[in-house]
Amino acid sequence: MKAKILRIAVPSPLYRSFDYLAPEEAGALRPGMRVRVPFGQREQVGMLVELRDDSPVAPESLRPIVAVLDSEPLLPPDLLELSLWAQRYYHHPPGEVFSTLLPALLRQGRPALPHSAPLWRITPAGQQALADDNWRRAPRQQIVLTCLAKYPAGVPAEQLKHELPAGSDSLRALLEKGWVEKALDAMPVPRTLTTPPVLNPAQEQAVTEVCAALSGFAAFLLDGVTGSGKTEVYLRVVETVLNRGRQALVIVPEIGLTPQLLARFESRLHSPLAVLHSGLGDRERMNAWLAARDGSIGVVIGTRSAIFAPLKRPGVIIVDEEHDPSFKQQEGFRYHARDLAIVRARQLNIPVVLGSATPSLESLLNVQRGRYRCLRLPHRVGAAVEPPIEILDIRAQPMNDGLSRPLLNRIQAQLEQGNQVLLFLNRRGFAPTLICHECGWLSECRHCDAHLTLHLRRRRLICHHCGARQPLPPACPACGSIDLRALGQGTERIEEVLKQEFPGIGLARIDRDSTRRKGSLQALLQAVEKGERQILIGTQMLAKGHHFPDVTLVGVVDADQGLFGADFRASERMAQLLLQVAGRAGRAEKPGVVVLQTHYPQHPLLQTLVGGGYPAFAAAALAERQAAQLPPFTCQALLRADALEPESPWAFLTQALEVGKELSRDVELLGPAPAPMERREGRYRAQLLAQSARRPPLQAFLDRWVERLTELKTARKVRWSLDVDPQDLL
DNA sequence: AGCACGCCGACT
DNA sequence: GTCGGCGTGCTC
Repeated sequence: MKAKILRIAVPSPLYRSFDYLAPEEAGALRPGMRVRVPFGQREQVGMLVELRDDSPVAPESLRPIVAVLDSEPLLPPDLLELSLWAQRYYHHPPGEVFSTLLPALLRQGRPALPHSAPLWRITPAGQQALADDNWRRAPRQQIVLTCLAKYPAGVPAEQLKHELPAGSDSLRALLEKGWVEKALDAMPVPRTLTTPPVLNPAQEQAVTEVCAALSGFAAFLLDGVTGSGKTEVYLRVVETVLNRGRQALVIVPEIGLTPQLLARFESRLHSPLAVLHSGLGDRERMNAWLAARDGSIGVVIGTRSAIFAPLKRPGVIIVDEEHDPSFKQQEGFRYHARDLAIVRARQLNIPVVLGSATPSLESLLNVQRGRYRCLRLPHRVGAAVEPPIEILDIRAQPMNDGLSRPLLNRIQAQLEQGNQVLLFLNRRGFAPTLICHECGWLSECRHCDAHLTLHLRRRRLICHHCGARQPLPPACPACGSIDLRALGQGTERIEEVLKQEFPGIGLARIDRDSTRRKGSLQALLQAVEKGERQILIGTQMLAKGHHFPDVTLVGVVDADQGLFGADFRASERMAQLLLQVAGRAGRAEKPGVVVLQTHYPQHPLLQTLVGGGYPAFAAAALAERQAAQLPPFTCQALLRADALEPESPWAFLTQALEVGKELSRDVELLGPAPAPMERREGRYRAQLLAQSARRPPLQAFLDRWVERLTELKTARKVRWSLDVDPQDLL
C-alpha cells in the first residue's frame, strides 16, 4: 500500500511530530526533505521524518501539506538518524532540534542552492594586459585591474564597490575586452604547501593506529600534553582520509578556532576547507553547509554546531580539546558536541579522535572501561619540557593589589633577562565589587544576586551576568560618603599595578574588554610576538590556542578561586584551566615555570597537581567521584525552571517531584533547590536533579516524566527545560 | 512559541 | 457602548 501519511517535525516547542496527508503525486517524497505545512493559523517549514501508511490521528483532523520544498532530501539519512537520536536522548522537541541544526536560510525554506554573491575576477588575458599595455588613456581601468590582480580568487561585487571610486564603466569596458570576468564561485587558489615536520615516535604511533582503523568505528583518546604535537597527528590522519577520497570533520572549542589553526590546515592540505562557526553570516553559513553536503570540500572545521554538518563521504571525526565546556550547548537544545561525535561516528562506521592535554573524566573512564583506545603523546615536541608548577604561599605576605612581593620580584628578574611574563586572572574589569568604606554598602545588580563589577576604564559598574550597566556613583547611595573603594582584583587593576611597578615595560591586557574591537586581539598578539610587550595579563582567553615561546614565567594571580567551587566539577575545570595556562609558556632553550599564588598551599588539589600533574589529579578525582556516586559513575538530568515571581518555579518543581516519585524507583530525585544564583536577569531560578546509577532507567524515566510535565498546570507559569548530562549545576 | 477565543476594566 | 488586558486551549 502506498504511503499516504507524512510524519513531520514542525518548528514549535511541542514534544511531538505531526501527521499530514501526502499529495497525490507523493512518489518522490523521502525523509529528510523539507515541506511547507499549515500549522494552526499559519504556515511553517517542517522536516519530513517518516512516511507512513497510517496515523493515530483521526483522518478528518489530518490536513494536506502545502508544498514540498526539496527535490532531494536536504538532510542525508545519517544526519536525520542523528537528529532523531539526539531528540530522544536530550528530550528536546523535534521541531526545535531540526531548527538548530539547519542554517537559518534553509530553516526558513530557501532553496538549497549555493547563494553566492557575484564575483569579479581578472582573467589570464587581463593579467597579460596589465603587464603589457600602455595605460595612459585608461587610468581608471588600470586601477580596477590592479585591484583585481591582488585577489586571484575573485572579489565580491559588493567589496569592489567599496574599494574603488566609481568603477562600473571601467568594469564594463574591461569585461568587453575579456580582461575581467564575472563568476559565481571563488576560484580555488593553488596553494604552496609547507613541508610536514618529521613525526616523533609517539606521534608516528598515534597516526599509524588511527589510520589502521579508518575502515570502521573506533574511538580514540589522544592524550597529549600541550605542545606534544596533537595538531600534527590530526593533520596526518586528515591527509590520509582525504587521500582515500573521504572527508574529515574537525570540531574545536569556541575560542580554539583561531586564524592560526586555519592557516595551519590550509598550508598543509590541498583540499578545500569549509569553516563553520557562530560568526558566519547566513549566506556564508549556508554555502559552507551545502559545500560540505555535496562533497566539494574535503575538510569541515567548526565549533559545536558543526557536529551537525552534512558530509557526503565522511571519513573521520576529530574533536580537539575534547574536555572543553563550550561543546555543551547551555540553552535550548542542550546537546554535547563531543558526545554526539561518538554517536555519529558509530552510526557512520568511521573513527573518531578526541584530543586533549587534560582529558575529561568522562573520557578517561571510557578509556578505563575499554570503550576508547588511548594514544599518548607524553612529551613536548623537540627538546622542550613541561614547565614545573610552584606553589607560592601568600599568607601574611605583603600584597600590592593582588600581587605578592615575591611574585613581583620574580617578574622583575625575568624582565631583566629579556624574557616575557604571563599573568593569569580569570576576572575582567578593575575590581569585582565597589564598597563604601563608611557604611559597608556594596554595588549590587538590580536583576541578579550578584555584585556589579567595577570597570574603571569605562567608568561604569557592570553586571557580568546580565550585562546591566550604570555610571559610577559619585558618592555612596546609602550614606552619601565619597569614600568608595574597589574591593578585590580584576585584570584592569593588575594592569595598573604593573604599570606602576614596572614603568616603561610594555603591557598587553587580553580579555573580552580589551579585544572587543575586531582585529584588536590579533594586534595585541602580534605586539607580544614581536616582543613589543613584555607582560601579558589576561583571562581564560589567554589559556587557549596561543603559544608564547618567550614567556618564561606564568603567574596565576588567584589560584584560590577554583578551590572551593559550588559545583562538583569545579576542581576538574580548575585543573584543566591551570594546566592550559601553564602550557602557554616556554620552549626548548627557554624553559618556563608556573607560579600559583594561594592562601591554601596544602590544598590537596594543588598538592596533587604539583606532585603528579594532570594524571595524578584525574586519578584522585575519579576515585572521589566514584566514592560520592557522581558523574561519570552516575548519570544525571537537571530540570530547571525560572519565572519572574519567586513562587512559580517552586510550585512547578514541587509538582514535578511528586509526579516523578511515582514513575521510577531506580531514579533518585534531589531537590527542588534554588539555583546557586537564585535570581538572574530578573528571574527566580530553581532546579530539581534526577540521578541514576545506569542510563537506561534514567532515559525511560525521562520519557514518561517529560510527558507528564507538559501537562502540569504549574508549568504554564514558568520557563522550564531539561538538561541531560548537565555540565554545571548553575 | 504563536495565535484565537473569551471574559472583565477605563476610554472615545 | 468598545478597545484591550492576559488566562486557557490548541496546533496533525
